[in-house]
Amino acid sequence: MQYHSGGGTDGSSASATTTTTVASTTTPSTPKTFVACKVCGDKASGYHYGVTSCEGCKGFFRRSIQKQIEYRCLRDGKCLVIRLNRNRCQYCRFKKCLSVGMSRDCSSVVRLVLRFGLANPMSRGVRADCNGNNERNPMVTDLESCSNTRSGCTLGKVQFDCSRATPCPLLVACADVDPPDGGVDSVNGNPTEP
Amino acid sequence: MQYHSGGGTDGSSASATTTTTVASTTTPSTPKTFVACKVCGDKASGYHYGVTSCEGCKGFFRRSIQKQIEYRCLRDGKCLVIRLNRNRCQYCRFKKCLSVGMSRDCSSVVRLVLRFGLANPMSRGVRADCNGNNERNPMVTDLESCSNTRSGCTLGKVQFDCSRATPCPLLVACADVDPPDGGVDSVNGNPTEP
DNA sequence: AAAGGAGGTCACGAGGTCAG
DNA sequence: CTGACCTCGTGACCTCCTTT
Ligand SMILES: [Zn+2]
Ligand SMILES: [Zn+2]
Ligand SMILES: [Zn+2]
Ligand SMILES: [Zn+2]
Repeated sequence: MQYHSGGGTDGSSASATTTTTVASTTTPSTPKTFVACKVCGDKASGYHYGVTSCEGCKGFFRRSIQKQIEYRCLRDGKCLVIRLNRNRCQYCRFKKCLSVGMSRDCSSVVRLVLRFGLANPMSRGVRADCNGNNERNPMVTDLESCSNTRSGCTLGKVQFDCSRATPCPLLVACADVDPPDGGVDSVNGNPTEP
Repeated sequence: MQYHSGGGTDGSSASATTTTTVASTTTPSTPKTFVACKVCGDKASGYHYGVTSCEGCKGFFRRSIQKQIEYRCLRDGKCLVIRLNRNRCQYCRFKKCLSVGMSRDCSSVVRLVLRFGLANPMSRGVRADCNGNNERNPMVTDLESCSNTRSGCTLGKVQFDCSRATPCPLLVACADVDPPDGGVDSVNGNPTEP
């Protein structure tokens, strides 16, 4: 997804003539080409860190994992994260990023596989993210070659270090994820705790 | 949290490579690049809290919303707020701040204006969202008539060259758009008194 | 070649500072 | 309290790289 635009259409407001299509059906929300960021609801710019997100949340998450800053909420840790106030609380924004499935080196497929195991339909379904929402996934084909052991995780050619000494950030991220629909948390004997 | 201001008002190259009409950005006999604060008329230093304003009004507004001070007018509540006497009545100054649209979360109003166009009510309606009411993201629709890129900004048919230009000529242009006086608050009767 | 995501860039503005 | 000045997080855009 790219939204460069570049100026093409001009007719400010009420663009004159053809196309337009207006809001079409009555649907009060999401007109058409609008894809919402899973973190704040702003317009998403693509698939970043495993989640459909906007440029802002993408950049914020990148910065957060680069320099390992420790955020802290000045309130109750339950701040609402929406476009208009997403910058109010970094702690809650980052928490939201993790909760929707953002992670550094893993695609959502990896996350799902690690969480549910290869055998779980949830993983194969690949069409769903941690919240059970449909989502396109580019790494479907690699699924078959994925393995997850206690010492490390491998997905295709990518290998992740999940040694106990340094828990894979991926697992940490998954730890906070709200139990997906079924609440299935079986996981395939995967070390989720320290 | 945001910071900086660097040379905010640097003016400099205001080259406006316009396409179609609107040759130079008007201002045939303007001192230079003086942009007035919408609250007091002093020289604005940027877009603060959703409004083109000066450092003084910016700081004043910040302080006002931080510690929720209750101001009170010693007169009739209709003091004129201009640079020379803006410190005479805090009540009326704050009231003016609100009336011109200052709000804590409106920093992105510019983007919306750029997206929807100055004439589109959507751009003005944004202020309603700042109170958390209309959380639904307004940045939908296909009114992509405006774009703002680093190399150039487009507003309707006018194109500005804002590459490395500080500040972006388009932002400066936006400054004079909103009717400086009454009417502004029409949208949602939003700005009330303190 | 085309697509698209990770990471870098840097103007911009929120919030802090502290003489005045 | 005020406001000129400062710091540095933010996000739209860019480049580079990997995958189709
Ligand atoms: Zn977002
Ligand atoms: Zn919070
Ligand atoms: Zn002012
Ligand atoms: Zn007064």
